[in-house]
Amino acid sequence: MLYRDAMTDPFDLQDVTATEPAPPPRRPGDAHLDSLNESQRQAVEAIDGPVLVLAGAGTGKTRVLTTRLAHILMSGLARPAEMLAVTFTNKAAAEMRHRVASILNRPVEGWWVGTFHSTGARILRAHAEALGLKPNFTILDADDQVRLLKQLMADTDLDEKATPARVVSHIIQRWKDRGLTPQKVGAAQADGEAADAALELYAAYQKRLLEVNAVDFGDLLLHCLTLFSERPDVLQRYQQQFRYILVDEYQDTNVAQYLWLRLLAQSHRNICCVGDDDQAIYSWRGAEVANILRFEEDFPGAVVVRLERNYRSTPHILAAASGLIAHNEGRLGKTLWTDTNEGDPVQVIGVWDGEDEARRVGEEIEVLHGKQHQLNEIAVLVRAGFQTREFEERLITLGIPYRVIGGPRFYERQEIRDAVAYLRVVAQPDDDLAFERIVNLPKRGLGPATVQTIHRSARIAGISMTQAARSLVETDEIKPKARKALADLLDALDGWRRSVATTPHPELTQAILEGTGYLQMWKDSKTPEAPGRLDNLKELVAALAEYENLAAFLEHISLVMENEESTAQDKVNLMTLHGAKGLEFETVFLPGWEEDVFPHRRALDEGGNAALEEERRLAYVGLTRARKRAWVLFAANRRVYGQWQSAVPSRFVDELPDENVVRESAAGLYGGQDFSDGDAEAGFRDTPQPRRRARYRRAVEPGLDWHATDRADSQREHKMGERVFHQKFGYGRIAAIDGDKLEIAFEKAGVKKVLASFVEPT
DNA sequence: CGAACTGCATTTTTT
DNA sequence: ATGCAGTTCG
Repeated sequence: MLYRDAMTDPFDLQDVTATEPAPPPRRPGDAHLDSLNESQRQAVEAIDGPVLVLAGAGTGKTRVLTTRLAHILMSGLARPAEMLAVTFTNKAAAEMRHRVASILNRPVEGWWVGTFHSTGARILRAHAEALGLKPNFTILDADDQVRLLKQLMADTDLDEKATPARVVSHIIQRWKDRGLTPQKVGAAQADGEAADAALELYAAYQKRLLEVNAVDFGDLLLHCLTLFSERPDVLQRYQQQFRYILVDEYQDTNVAQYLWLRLLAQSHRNICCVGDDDQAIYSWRGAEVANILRFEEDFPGAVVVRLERNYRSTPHILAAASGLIAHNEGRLGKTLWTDTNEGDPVQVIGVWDGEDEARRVGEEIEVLHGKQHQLNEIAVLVRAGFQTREFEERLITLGIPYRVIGGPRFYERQEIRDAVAYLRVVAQPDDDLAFERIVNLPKRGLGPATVQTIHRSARIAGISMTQAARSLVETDEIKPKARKALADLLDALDGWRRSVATTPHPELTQAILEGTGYLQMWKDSKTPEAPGRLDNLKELVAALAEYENLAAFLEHISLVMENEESTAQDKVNLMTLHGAKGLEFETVFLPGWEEDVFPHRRALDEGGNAALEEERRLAYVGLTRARKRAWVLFAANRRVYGQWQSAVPSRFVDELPDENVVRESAAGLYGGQDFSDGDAEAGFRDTPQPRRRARYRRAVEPGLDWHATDRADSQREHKMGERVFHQKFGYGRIAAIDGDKLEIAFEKAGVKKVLASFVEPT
């Protein structure tokens, strides 16, 4: 993926622009400051106390950030271990590492650079016991979370149809984003049917996570908050350690992250947050623009530095973007300027329909390509993923190479997750979720009934499923066939566990994938995706070699979901506006600027004016990705869910300042009002009124004090000769006792070996 | 257990 | 319209 914002450096080209005559070299090591402009330099040199850097699009944010880090290190104000730099993505963290190292001309060891989540994980691993976890806890992804919730819901009388597990999972995540533990979620927060159900499940979910020694992404921060509040000594240790804290993309932080930062920064108060309120586009996943808007209140005496000189876009593009974003209220306000050549105005094009739009964009790309423009430097930025389809089709027809950025990630693919589950089971035998995923994959006759038996037995005895399975294969609880299959699986797993220490992990992985028949399963598969899946598995084995050992790989994989798109080939980039944040291109096409598409109707329905402003910021982000050329397109007709609908140009189109755009449209199409051209077939209906969707009905059921299902008494003493009842085999008397296993002479079924926990006294 | 069928939703996404 | 997921039937 392109991370141009970070990788190419506008200053390399432009720092001779006389704004600041480069002073003669002073102290050695200050050279890194010389190429900065006035405000950038201020941001770098304001080292003590809280600092907010408002970095407009294309103002050299990453450069300031990395120079600041290098500056602190070089001036000897802190040892690397005393610096904490947090980002949102691993890519940004890696970039930061890399660039600081290149400024310093040596790699930096021992500093804390990472994402919020990886940093949280690092802290939690060191203090897992304080939270009732083991240090090798597993980090669940969204898929695992939903799976776990489904299990919990199956155990309760909650209707999964009324409130699907994924909805519940989402609500719980939002609570975690706000730093709310189950105890802290008040009745007021749990508003609505789904939220009601979610609250009922939240505590049970957390409990279950502890039982399986796992955390989800939200927990990586939430548990830290709990840890910090329950163990002031631990908090103090980190507060003292982190002399300098630096935060990237501060406008994207959620409440939990904010609280986390505030706690950590309390002692030294040297926190520098970099962000741009105009580029806050992630409120829907818990980000709070308010965090950045409130910074000066939160950190009294804060220095605020504005980076307003734009090194990326032409004046026209910049002015168009600025004019648009000026329609938002509640901004901190920045005035971006540039002294580059005027360039072309933004092209605003009205077309007949989506097909026309794609055709038009395709034509322009052909023209640019003909003029030797790099396809890599061209991007089509859409509001929603499905919108790329029309452009793909067109580009295929034209034979123009393209790539779609933001597809499913490598580590999210089914086959990769399966393989990783195998590795988890081998490396961490108590990993129940991984065990469940692979126990019958490929099919080995261990169906839902068997799995349920293992599950039940494990929960009753309070042990892991692997352990429970071990006991069960000694008994008659499971049918002979399944029993054999299970025993074989357990044996095989044990075999691999023994060779973890001796066999190189890529080879071990290969052996596991072969030995379990997992590879064969895909080889036998006739689905069209099968060959690709096998390739991916090969790639996984190859990727493994880059890690020291299996454990290191597993730690990495849960946090790092990088999607290595080779950017080497010259291709047009198709992606969502969200996906384009932080990137830049010479030419940017922005199609689909129509009401209900962009701004998206759904966003408006749900979030009202705040959502509209966020959509506008998204438009701003889109425009400011462009260095030289920006095209805005809208169609008069659009097929929505298979139905043709007339479309009204986006209000954002009208908000672009006339001085900076050139408007062009097919006859009678532009203007947003006069769409009727007499063509009956295309008769435009009235603008559809945004239908206010009924929010979820509120189920007022006070006193619905509900708690997790009680579990059967786990340990009970059994005596020889005692008469007992077993679900499957009926009544019988205990003939022998062997630890947790009993031999029972059943009245009907004969003598069977069963688990003690499965029988009850009569 | 697999194939076919039905119903349903369909913005954005990182860790 | 379409695709996907969950369910049901053979």
